[in-house]
Amino acid sequence: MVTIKQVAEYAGVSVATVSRTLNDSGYVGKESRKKVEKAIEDLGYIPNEVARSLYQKTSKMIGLLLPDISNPYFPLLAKGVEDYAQQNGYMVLLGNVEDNSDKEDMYVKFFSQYNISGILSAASGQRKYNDSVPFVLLDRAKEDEIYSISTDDRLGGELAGQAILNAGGKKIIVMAGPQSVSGAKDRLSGILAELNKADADYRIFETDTYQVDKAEETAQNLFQTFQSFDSVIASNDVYALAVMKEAIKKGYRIPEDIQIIGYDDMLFSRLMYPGLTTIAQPAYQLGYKGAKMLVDLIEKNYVENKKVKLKPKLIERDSLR
Amino acid sequence: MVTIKQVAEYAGVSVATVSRTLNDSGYVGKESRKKVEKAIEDLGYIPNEVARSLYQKTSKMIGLLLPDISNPYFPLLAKGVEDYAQQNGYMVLLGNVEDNSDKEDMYVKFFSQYNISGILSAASGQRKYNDSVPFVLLDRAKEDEIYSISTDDRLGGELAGQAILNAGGKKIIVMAGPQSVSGAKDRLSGILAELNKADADYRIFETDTYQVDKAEETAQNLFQTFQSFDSVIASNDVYALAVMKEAIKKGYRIPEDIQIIGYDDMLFSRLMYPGLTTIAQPAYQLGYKGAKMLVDLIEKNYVENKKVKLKPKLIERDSLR
DNA sequence: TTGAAAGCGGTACCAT
DNA sequence: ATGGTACCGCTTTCAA
Repeated sequence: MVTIKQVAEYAGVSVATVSRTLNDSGYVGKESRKKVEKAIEDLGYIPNEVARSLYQKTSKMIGLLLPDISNPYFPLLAKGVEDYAQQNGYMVLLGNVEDNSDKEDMYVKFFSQYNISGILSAASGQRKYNDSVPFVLLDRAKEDEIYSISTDDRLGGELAGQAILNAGGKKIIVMAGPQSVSGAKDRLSGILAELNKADADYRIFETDTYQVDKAEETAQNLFQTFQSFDSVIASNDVYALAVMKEAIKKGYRIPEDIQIIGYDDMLFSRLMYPGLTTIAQPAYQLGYKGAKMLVDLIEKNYVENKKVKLKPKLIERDSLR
Repeated sequence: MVTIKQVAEYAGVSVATVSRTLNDSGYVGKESRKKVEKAIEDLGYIPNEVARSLYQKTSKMIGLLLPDISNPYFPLLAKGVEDYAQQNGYMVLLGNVEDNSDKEDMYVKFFSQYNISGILSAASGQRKYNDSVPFVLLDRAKEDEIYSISTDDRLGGELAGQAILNAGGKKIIVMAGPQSVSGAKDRLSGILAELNKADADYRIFETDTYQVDKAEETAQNLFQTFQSFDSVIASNDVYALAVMKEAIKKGYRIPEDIQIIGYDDMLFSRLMYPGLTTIAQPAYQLGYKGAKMLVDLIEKNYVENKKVKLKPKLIERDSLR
């Protein structure tokens, strides 16, 4: 490993001069600069960020807290984050916290041990963050004074409700996601607002989790609980898929007998047959813009809004009449 | 931020003693230890890993290079890595390299700047790694003397071939993934070995990418290229899904008219209708064991095999007769 | 414009 | 058993 000292010696200047050259700070004579640049080139010098970080008490790393990478929604988020970070010279430290607040604490501690410069969290986040480090909530909004970026789930709910109504839904099952998640709550209220406005006939089916491995069981449950219905508003695409499977298995045609709308717009939603009509969440955008917001905070740039909401969008395919 | 010095003062001992207590190294008197522990407790001291890392020229961070997080296969890998890392006190630094070797180089450089202690890479990896840091190839094996952990794709291919044959495939389309990826090549040769042994009638359909957004187009292409066939061995589940969709759209019944087998076993493969019969890759295991291998390398534990291959497995569902 | 030197927060060697 | 201190690689102040 070549150090700044070696560069200095090779160039015949002091380490201070090398440092100044490196950071474009302070005065550096033309001659010196040239010599230093040559030395760096010749020696293949790469500055050690750890040393820099020790002195500066910060780093070019941001922490990303995710509830569950194996849920196909989050990698999209992560990709957005990663892209922005990478384009701006930041590294992403990953933390999979699984809605486990101990793990979350553990990671936050880890992060601080490594002088991380900011945290982006899509975790449930009951925890209180000491604002020692910039923090942006991703995908989950909260009431209090915290920076956040999320989807307008209320609008998403409205969109879903309208779509079902427009498609002539008469007897509607609405799957309500875990109400502890603010997004699920907002979405439900959006759905109900529309449904009530149209004085539609609906039933609420509570699903207390988004866990992917509960999807099949939940779908079966739904069919046991309700006997006759012609529409379902699923809590997300994975659950929609499970419901579709169960419906087809039971001999219903989609969308003729039962129509279904999902939420998220996952990769497979487009690829399945019939194609799933769904509300697309701008997951990648969310990650990208969240990262931007965080970096702006870190670099003390102006941040217009503490809370930004991105708009979901109806994607029409073939699961609605 | 509370430092070791403050702890030392509070406890009335020297920093050396605090450090020894922290690391259980060297002698520490019972009394001193107690005082130090109290000080740590009272002050809420958390050791700064950056300082430690600067001195030790290593860290508790490992780098993870992925070709594409948005491809649903990799998050599973990542989760395995993350779990093992987390259980053993390591953090993971994420790098999404998109089969772009410039990005890959950039990340490797980043990693070294942060004194990372090892690298796990699922990237295509044309690059030569200087073995300055432990390195394990994930999911992609290579000929040379490098540590790697991957699926036995040759076996996977054989399994797929056998399954199709057992299900009475007569006219078989085999989709050959990008042959630059060693896994795809092995898989193809496994498939062909079985097919040839049975003297089966097959055609090869080349797909030069795994890119998810090419799936639909590729499926349509396949149906244009071949007019009559009764079986498809898809290059992976995403592509299998796309082929199924196209088939159903064209009025074929699955598996009666056309049977399909996939590769990977993704979440949705189970949830779709009909359920996709596929070859499961132990993605999570791969990540987990890869991380274990890397950590063993880092900590200089005994590592039995430089190259380990995990066995894929046939998952029977409903897309085969 | 430049360099010497004092940190940053730890670790570990060497005395005592 | 304990403490003093040099050192890890870099930044920044201060004096020259």
